[in-house]
Amino acid sequence: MIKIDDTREIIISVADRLFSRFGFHKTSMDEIAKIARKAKGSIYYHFPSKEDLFREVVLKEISQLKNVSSLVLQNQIISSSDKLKEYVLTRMSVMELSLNYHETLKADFFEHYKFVDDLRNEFDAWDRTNLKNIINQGITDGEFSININIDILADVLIMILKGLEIPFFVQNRYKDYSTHFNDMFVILTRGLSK
Amino acid sequence: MIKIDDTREIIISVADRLFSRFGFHKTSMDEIAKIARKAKGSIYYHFPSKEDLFREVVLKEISQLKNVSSLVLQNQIISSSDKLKEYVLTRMSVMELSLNYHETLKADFFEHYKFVDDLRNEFDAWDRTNLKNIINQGITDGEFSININIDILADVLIMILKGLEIPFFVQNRYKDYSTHFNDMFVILTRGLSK
Amino acid sequence: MIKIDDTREIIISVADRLFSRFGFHKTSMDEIAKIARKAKGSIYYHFPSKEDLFREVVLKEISQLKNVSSLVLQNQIISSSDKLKEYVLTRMSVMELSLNYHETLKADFFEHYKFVDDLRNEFDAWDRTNLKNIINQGITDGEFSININIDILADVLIMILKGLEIPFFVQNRYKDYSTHFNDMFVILTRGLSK
Amino acid sequence: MIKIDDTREIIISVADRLFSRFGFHKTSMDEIAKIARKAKGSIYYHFPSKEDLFREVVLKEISQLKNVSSLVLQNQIISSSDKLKEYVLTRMSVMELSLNYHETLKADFFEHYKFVDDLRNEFDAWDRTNLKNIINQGITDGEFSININIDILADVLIMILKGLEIPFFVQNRYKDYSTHFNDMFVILTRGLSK
DNA sequence: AATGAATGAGGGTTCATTCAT
DNA sequence: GATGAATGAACCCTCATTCAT
Repeated sequence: MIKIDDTREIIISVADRLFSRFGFHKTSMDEIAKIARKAKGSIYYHFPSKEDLFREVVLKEISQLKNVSSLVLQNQIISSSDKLKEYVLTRMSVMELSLNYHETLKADFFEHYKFVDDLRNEFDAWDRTNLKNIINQGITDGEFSININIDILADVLIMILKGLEIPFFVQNRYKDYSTHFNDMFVILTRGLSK
Repeated sequence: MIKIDDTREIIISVADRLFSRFGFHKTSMDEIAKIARKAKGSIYYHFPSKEDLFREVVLKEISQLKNVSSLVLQNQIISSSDKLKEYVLTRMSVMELSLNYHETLKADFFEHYKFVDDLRNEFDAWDRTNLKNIINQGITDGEFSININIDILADVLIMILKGLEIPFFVQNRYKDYSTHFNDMFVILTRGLSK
Repeated sequence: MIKIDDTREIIISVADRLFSRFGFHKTSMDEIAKIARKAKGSIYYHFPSKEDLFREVVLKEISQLKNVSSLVLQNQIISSSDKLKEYVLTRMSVMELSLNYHETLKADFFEHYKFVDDLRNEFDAWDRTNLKNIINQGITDGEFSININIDILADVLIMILKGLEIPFFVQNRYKDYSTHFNDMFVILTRGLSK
Repeated sequence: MIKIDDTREIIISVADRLFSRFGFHKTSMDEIAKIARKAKGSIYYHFPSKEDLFREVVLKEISQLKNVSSLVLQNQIISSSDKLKEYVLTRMSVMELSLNYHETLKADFFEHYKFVDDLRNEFDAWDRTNLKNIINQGITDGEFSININIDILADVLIMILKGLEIPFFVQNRYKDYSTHFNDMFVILTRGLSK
């Protein structure tokens, strides 16, 4: 019975599908309207512009990304070493499904659409905080040695993870590469644990 | 005196500059023609389409990328360990200047322009062969231990390097990240040398 | 306590402000509704169309224009010569504040919105009658000579006054031109008084 | 045989007709294209924007306005008094045919299209110079007295003439008013000649 | 070998008006 | 009386490509 925001949801849903499939530029408002069986004007009633519609779609995905990742972070039982691995794996596998987040990874976006940049920077900061927290907790608990500068390790880890997002998700090599993922993790953290 | 292909070269040169500056999509044939002081029709006389013109431009850059990298590979004197590092550093620093290669890294290209995919795959294979050769030479020379599976290390190394191309070049973080680059190299190859 | 027509008045008031500030075309029903904190549908409940709403607003201003001018006309004491001058000056200065009347002066209105034409013609007739009355009264009182055809002078005077409305009010040159205004008056009525 | 600028001329001609008939806003590029039997893109090949096309059309008319008026100015035989009258009459009657110049008179233009303002200001300056020249020549020749401040008279004259442009041309009252025009001229210049 | 005029499909956006509730 | 979601026609503009000369 409750039909509030019905149209709005339909539009977001259709836009979600199309943006993730064809990308921001190749998806026209015309097509979204047509597939949603709504008038083009109706889209503009709910969303001020194409960019705003896209932002809405991405916001949803980032929100979900955070929610799932948070579950891992709250786990009090597992060791820091396992938590680090678990966090990264979860992060990557959930991200695989965030089709429109991939779109924001597309580089030519960064040049012209500040709002996307903002969204990503905010998420990146959140991500970085989590990783550093896990590592620092590991040190506090005496689980990680400090033969290696922890800050540097964190920075390198983040740099690599962010780098892998493109080949993994945008270039659809997640499956090809995921076999190497564990190995990489071993190599990177070798010497980390005492 | 010889002016054969003069027009052709002028067009490529202008296109090179514009594509690398504004990207493929934001560069219009109109603008190329105007700056090259040629008629738009002339471009189409020499190049069947905008894509073909772009391909030509990128081919040139990849060719140069290979040439410079080859110099390092041919060095017979330095150790495999140094050669590995040298190769990677050279590859990355030359690539920093390959502005149109960056353009091919932009994700939405891969979805729609097969030729770009082909170009990159061919270069990737060449790259992978070089890295594996260096590592294998290190083993043959008894310089590298085999505590770790060499194939896996090579794959992981390549995976990471390819991943870093986007943040380094497309997102212009080369300078930010290059400070971490040596650290990463140390972490990755820890335990590699005997 | 009495709140009848509350909504109606609010809408007119907001429309008045917006039309006079941004003009008829640049003011959208959306904006009127938003600022009036009413639903767009409510505006259409009270006014059949945007035009009708505008007409209502203008009617109000013309009514005021007449009221103020009437005060001068009723003055029985001053000479016809002074009354003529006073009437014209009052008319112009009150009109300066009739922001939406200015809007009707904008020419492209006349081509398409008959109601505006009607409003203006009705006001013009009223205006003309007043001017002729003053002049004729001056003749009757023996204050004005008849070296010049009175009807012609009245017509010319009206023609000029109407002509000045655009530069004065719509083009905002009231202040620039008002210095010349007295001079013009002297020149026009030279030879009028005995 | 010579077909250079054929299309361009056709477009200008059609635009001229439509702009002068329906006004700038009510004339769409679509309609111009359709009537000119050209693709919409073709219009944009020749003119960067709708505004530019309109400017071209108006420039033509102002140019013609100047040309015709110049003939009067060059007349060395008639008296300054006659020349003044002749100049004003010519100016007004030619202007009657400048349908798109009328369009620029429409007030809401001034708010947003600077180029129109520029065109008009330039023409106004030219016009003012001519009028002052004629009057000054009359003084030099001893034809005009100086019982009245000449500068003031010129300014008032210009103010009135510019004011009449709207009622005359935009509101199509040229014919209604032109009967009064001579009378106005007499009244204004009364006392001017010795 | 070169030109440049012409094309036409497509893109994002605006807005007065309608109507079921 | 009042609402606000929905409409759809219209608008200006872009650009890769074609083709007669």
